[in-house]
Amino acid sequence: MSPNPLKVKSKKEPPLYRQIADALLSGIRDGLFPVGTLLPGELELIERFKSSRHTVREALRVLEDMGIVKRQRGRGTLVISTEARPAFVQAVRDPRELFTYPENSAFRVLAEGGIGDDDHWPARIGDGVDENWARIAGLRTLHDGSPFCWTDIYVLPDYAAIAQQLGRTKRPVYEQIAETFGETVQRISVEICAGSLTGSRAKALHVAEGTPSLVLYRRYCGNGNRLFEVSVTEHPADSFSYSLEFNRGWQAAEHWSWSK
Amino acid sequence: MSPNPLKVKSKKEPPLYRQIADALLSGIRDGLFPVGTLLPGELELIERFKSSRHTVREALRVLEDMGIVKRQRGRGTLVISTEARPAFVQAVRDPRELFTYPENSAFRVLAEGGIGDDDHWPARIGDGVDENWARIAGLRTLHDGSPFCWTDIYVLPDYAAIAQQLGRTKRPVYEQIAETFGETVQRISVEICAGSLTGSRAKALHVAEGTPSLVLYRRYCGNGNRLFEVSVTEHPADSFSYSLEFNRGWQAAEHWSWSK
DNA sequence: CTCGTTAAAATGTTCGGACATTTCAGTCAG
DNA sequence: CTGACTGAAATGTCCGAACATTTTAACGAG
Repeated sequence: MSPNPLKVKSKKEPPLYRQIADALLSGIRDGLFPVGTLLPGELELIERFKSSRHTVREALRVLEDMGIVKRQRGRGTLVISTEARPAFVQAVRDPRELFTYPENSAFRVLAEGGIGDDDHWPARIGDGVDENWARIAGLRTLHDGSPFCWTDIYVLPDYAAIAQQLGRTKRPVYEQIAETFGETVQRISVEICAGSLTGSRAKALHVAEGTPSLVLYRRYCGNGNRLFEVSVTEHPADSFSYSLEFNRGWQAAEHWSWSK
Repeated sequence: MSPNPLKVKSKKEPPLYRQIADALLSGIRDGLFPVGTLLPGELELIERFKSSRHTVREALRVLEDMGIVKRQRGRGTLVISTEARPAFVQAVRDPRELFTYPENSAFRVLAEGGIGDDDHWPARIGDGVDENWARIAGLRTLHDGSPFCWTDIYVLPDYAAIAQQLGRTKRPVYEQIAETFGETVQRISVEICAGSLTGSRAKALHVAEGTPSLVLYRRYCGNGNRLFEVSVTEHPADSFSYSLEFNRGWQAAEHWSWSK
C-alpha cells in the first residue's frame, strides 16, 4: 500500500527554514529591511519564528546563496540586494576562454609609443584612459606567419615596459601584465562592434581595402577594480566570429522557492 | 594588551569542516573518488574523520557550492566534477538583457514562408534546422518608424503560427513563443560576426550598399534542450555594439581554501 | 518472469547546547 | 581630547540526538 493513501498532500508545506527565508525576503522586498541595513540578529529571529538557531541559520544561508544578504561575523546580516541572483549565466573558468585565439598564435609588436600617436580610436576607448597611457600596436599571427588580427593595446604608464617582453611568448598580454606587475584581474568587459579595414591595417592583414571587420574592445580591471589595460582588436570578417553561451540556472535554482 | 601577544599564530589552522572538504577534494582529484561515483556516506565520513554529522555536512556543502559534488537525498553524494566552478562569470538575470534593443522598439513582419525561400544564410545556421522550419523575416523599428535591424527568424514547424501574433507587441519573439507554446528557455547561444549590408537589406535599412554590419545568430533551446528558434539579426555598424561584462568570483570565492 | 511490497540506506530537516572569534561602542586613564 | 582597554553582541564552529523523506535493491506473491 502506498505510504499514505488518504492524505492527498498534493501541496505539501515547505520546510520551516524556507518559510522563514521567504518571510524575510518578503520583509526585504516590502522595505521593512531596506538594502544597507542589518537584519535582526539570529537570537531575535529565533524568538520571532519560534525556531532553533540551526533552522534560522539555514534560512539565512538560503538568502546568502541567493545574493540577498551578506553575513559578517561580529557585525550582523547585511541586506545587500532586493533581487536574487541571475537566472542565466555565461561561465568562464579562465579569462583565456574569452579569447578565441588559436593556441599556436603569437603577438608581434609593430610600434609603441604614447597614446597621442594613435589616430584611429581614442574616442571610443572611453573613460580611464588618458594621453599618458602607453600604446603598443601589433599583429597576431599564426605559426605560419599569416596575420589574422590587428591589435592596439593601451596600458597604464607604469606598465609600458611590458612591451619589451611581448612577442616572445604566446600568452595573452593581460596575463603577462598581471604576472609581471602583481595585478589580479577582477573584471573584464568586452565590447563588440563592426567596422571595415582600411589603409595600413588592411595592407598588414593582406585583405582588400574596405573589408568588413569585427572590432573587439577589451577592458581589464585589476586590484581595486582599477582599469589597467584596454585592447582594441580588429579581425577580418571572414576569419573570425565570437560565440557565447548562456545556461539557465546557476546552482540549485529549483532549490529556491520563488513564491511568485 | 593584545589578546594574545605570545602566540604568533600567523598560520592559524583552518576550521575542521574545511579540512575535511580539502581532504575529500584531494581524494577526488587523486582518483580515489572518480567522477560519477558516490562519495562515502555521511555516517562513514563521521567515523573516518572522527567528527559530527553537522561538521561533515558542512564540508559536503562546501564541495556542493564549488560544483564538485551533487547531493541527492536517498541516493548519496555524487562526484560530478574534479574542477571548481569558473572564476569569471557573466550574469544575466533575464534573457532580455542579452538583447540591446531599445525598450521602445517593435518588430514588423515583412515576409514569411518556408526556409527554402531564404537565399542568404542557411549555411551558417547550423545543425538542428532543416527545410521544414518556418521562416519569418522582418525589421525592428524604433517608435518613430526608423528601422535599425533586419531579422530572420527560424522556428520549429509547429511554432510557425507565432508569425500571426508578432508585430503587435514589443516583446522578444522567443518570449512569445515560450509563453504561447509552453516552452522554458534553458539555453541561449549567441554568435557574433561581421558582414556588410547589400541589396534589399541595405535598402530596407536606409543605408548605403556595402555598409559594414554586425550579424548576431541567436539559438534558443527549450524543454529538454531542444532547439526551437534561431534568429539572425543584422545591424548597421554605426548603430549597434554588443557589450559583455565578466566578473571574478561568483559568490564567496574567498570562502574557499584552494590549497591548490 | 513480472509486479508490487517491504526494508535498508542515504540525505534532509529540526531541535538542543557550548564555546570561539570578530566587530563595535563605551569606558577610563593619560 | 586621545588612545588603549574592556565587554557586549553578533556570527562562526562544533558536538549530540531524533525523526522525515527519498531512493534503491531485495524479496515474495501471482
